[in-house]
Amino acid sequence: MKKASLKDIAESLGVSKALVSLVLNGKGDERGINKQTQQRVREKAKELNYIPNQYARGLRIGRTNTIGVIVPDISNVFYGKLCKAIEQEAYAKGYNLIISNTYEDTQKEKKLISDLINRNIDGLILASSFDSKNEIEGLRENKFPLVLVDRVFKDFEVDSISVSNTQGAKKAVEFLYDKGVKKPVCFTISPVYISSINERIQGYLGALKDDTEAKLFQIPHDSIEDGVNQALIELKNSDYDGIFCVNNSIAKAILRQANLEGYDLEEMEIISFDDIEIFDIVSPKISSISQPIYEIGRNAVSLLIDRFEKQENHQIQHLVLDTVLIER
Amino acid sequence: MKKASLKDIAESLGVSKALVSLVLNGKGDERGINKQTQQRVREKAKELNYIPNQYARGLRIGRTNTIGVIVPDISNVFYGKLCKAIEQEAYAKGYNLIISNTYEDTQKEKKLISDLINRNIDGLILASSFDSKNEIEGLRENKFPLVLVDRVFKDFEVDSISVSNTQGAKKAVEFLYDKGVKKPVCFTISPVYISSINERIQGYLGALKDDTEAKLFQIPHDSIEDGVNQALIELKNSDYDGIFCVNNSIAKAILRQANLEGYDLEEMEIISFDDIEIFDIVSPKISSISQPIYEIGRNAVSLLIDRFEKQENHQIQHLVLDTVLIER
DNA sequence: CTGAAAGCGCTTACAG
DNA sequence: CTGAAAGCGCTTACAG
Repeated sequence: MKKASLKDIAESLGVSKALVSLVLNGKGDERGINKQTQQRVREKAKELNYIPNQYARGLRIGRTNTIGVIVPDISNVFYGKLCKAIEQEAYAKGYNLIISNTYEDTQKEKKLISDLINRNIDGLILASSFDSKNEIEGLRENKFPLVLVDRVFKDFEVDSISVSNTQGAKKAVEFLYDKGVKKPVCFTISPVYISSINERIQGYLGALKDDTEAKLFQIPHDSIEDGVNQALIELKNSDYDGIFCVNNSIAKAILRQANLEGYDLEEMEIISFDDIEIFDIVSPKISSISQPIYEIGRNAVSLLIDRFEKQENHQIQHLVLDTVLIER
Repeated sequence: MKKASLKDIAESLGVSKALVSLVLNGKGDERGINKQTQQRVREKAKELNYIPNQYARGLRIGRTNTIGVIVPDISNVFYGKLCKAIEQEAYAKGYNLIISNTYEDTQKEKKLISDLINRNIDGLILASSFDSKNEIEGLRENKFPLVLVDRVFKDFEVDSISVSNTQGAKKAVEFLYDKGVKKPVCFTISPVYISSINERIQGYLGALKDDTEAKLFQIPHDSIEDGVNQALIELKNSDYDGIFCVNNSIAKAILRQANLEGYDLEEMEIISFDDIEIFDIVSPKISSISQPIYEIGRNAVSLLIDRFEKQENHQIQHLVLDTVLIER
């Protein structure tokens, strides 16, 4: 198949490519091009099934109306929904998305970032696995349009959207105490330098009535089931009576392991960061700290587009959204 | 920020753009370019942080190493995992992905397809919501590289990968009978013309011992919870004693509604197409017909790339993979 | 061993 | 009201 080009339309109509381009980009009236000619151009374009080559256009214009999105793992419900929110907002504003996963692999993340920039994305929304802002300091220096979501860096002059993780974790632990829990334990996940995870741990520690009783299980992100199983075994013979999970993956693993191995968790009060649908239908009941996912996604796109449009006049923002306790 | 171009490297080294291009594309030795010169080029490229402009390259070469993926809804676990599988395989082979959701909106699907083609994707992996192959007949005629996944069309000469839905549904119903179910009902989802859904319904009907007792609840895809709730109410006062769900969304809704409304499903034997993790941890127990998601994704990418490479010599394939019954 | 030139398909000053 | 030309950044025959 040979795609029709501007030239094909121009030649078959006996006009110039420039005229065709103008008409098709809606600048016909503004440039005072004959209405009839405009009509003929549009008809011919339709007839030849003309589709503009966005790469030629991008090369010329320097913009591609494409936003890159990098998340740890889109098959994690949280990031799946986040991408959905981003996609809806982007689509409504005429932008396409290129979504990629890092699986917490920082080497892959580096490669993805340069790959995406190669592809001339206009900007990047990033939930980074990097342990420091240094990895992306270059982007900031080059003023590359970037918005950090979910995972942010301290003192980094780049747009960011996160939730009040420390507060949320505190709410969670206080909820456990309210429910009569005496000794709450925290299930966290590696890598712990991730800002969101780290803040939730701080929140847990800060909310403890007696911080000599702090107990953290650090589950490796790439062997959650095993890690959780080990932790549950240890827990069985202890007097810990409440669990705070730093994210939904951990909570799910606890449910599954308890089920598979037949651990009884009915005596255990459990609360998890991230509210996911299945918490409605499982037992034991799991309460949760719900994040405003759609707000995060929407704002990420808005900030990025504001940056495109306002250029130098864009004000860097650090949005921190509130979480909601969902009691079950 | 001004990105470095071939020209920048060439000028600062006093060589031609052509030479730089050759070296950077690994054709230096093949073309017998001085080793030292090659070294200098590579160093300068690194120093200037050179990133090739893929749009210029794509424009010139006519290929972009980008694959488009269109699915109904990436936040549905099945499609989330499918995209993950596709992404892993594509990434390993040096391709990028542009993923989009249709939310079963055929107008949006049309627009997405032309949008993606605008962007010069090399090929498309499509889980279509269209009710007929006519909508994409044009792609086939134009020999646009296309692979259908999950949802396919009869007598359509385009690569496709699906599972044996009819067989799978039969297995499911037979499982219900084996468990002592007398009258199994089928929860299906609109739009029912979707091949995978339709075949599962046919499988259900075909496996019934007494087809005068066929009972289908057709749940609208955009109000699943309500639809399921209505159906469950009707079911409460009936003698149906087994449920076959055509997909995981339905099964999840049944669990949630039963939980919220306090319906007792313990007497009910339930099986669902799609095996999702939460089935391990919910009650009542839900058995499932598991699809080989990773195989589907991997094969989709392989078929597409084979098509790129072999061009006219590529053999159209219709892969139909088997499902596995998971009993709980 | 290396360079000059053409051209991918588009948009945009510039000219008339 | 319309066209000719330049140029975005790249690759690839072609020439020497």
